[in-house]
Amino acid sequence: MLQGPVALVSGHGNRCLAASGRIDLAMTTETCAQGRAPEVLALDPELLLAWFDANVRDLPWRRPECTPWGVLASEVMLQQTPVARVEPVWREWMARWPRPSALAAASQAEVVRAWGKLGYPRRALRLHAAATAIAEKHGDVVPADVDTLLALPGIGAYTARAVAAFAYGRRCPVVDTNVRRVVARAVQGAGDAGPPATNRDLADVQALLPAEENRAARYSAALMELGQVVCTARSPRCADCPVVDRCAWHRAGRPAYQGPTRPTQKFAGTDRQVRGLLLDVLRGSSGPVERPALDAVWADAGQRDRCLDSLLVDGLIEQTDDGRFALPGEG
DNA sequence: AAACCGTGGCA
DNA sequence: TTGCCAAGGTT
Repeated sequence: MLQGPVALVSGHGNRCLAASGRIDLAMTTETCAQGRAPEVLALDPELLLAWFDANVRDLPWRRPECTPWGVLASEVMLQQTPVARVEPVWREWMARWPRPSALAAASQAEVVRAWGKLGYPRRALRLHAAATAIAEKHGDVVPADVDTLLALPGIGAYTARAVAAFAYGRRCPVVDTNVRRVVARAVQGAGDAGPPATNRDLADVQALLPAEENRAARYSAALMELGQVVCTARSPRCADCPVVDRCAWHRAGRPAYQGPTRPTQKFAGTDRQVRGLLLDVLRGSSGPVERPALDAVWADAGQRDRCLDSLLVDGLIEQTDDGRFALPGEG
């Protein structure tokens, strides 16, 4: 087991303690906030934390030198986007904009272009807006309080708690799709999680958290990590699972998921694809482009115009006085 | 609540 | 090849 300041969320090290203003007390004996129902024990903190210590991936936003701003940026980039695609972009962003105020000083065009092809580019504008709010209203310091984080653009129930827990070592339920799946299986014995229900999901995970604050934060990271690398959606690697013997789903013979199936989102032919193609033209251009350059990316003029308009409404593109199109702020 | 919002890898 | 999936948020 790790000891002392190292025994924090995925090795955040001294920053967590310093930033959260806490004294590094010795690890307390194992305690659980709620009762000791057998289902709760399935995700026993002792087992999960030992597994996490031995298997944690060395991701850059988990390193001791990573700031809360780095954690926040990583969490926004990771929304619906795989780690492998985020990592190089995150490194560029941190080198270029090491503090919220640095990002705030950049133009929206720079930010959208630097976002590259991570997808859902509105996240880039929201992160830029969040950085501006942090710089102007919070002294360039990422808030540690969940409710304050929730008030920032692009920061929802998951991201706010992820930042509080992973950047500041706070004890709060961090519920993403991985955690929902792990709890559904290990605790509830279902093959997968049902439709999201934020308040209930938060309460379910809250009940699992160890009492001690930094231990709870590390537990949250462990729960997510387990879902990402072992208790995966398609082919769970139960042989590598630290709680396989306690898992309700495994003990029940891994029954198939019974609940409602989530309708799969289309992409080909949708406005999302067309918007992506249009924006890609502007990302690849150093300045405003003529209308014909955009017309070339999609044959259906009606859909094209609708998408162009929605991009304007979203503030992802702007129209210059002479009728050309550009990323916001570079017209 | 449900639909919408990008992109690419993988089985 | 096609469908599923990936650290969600907003409306």
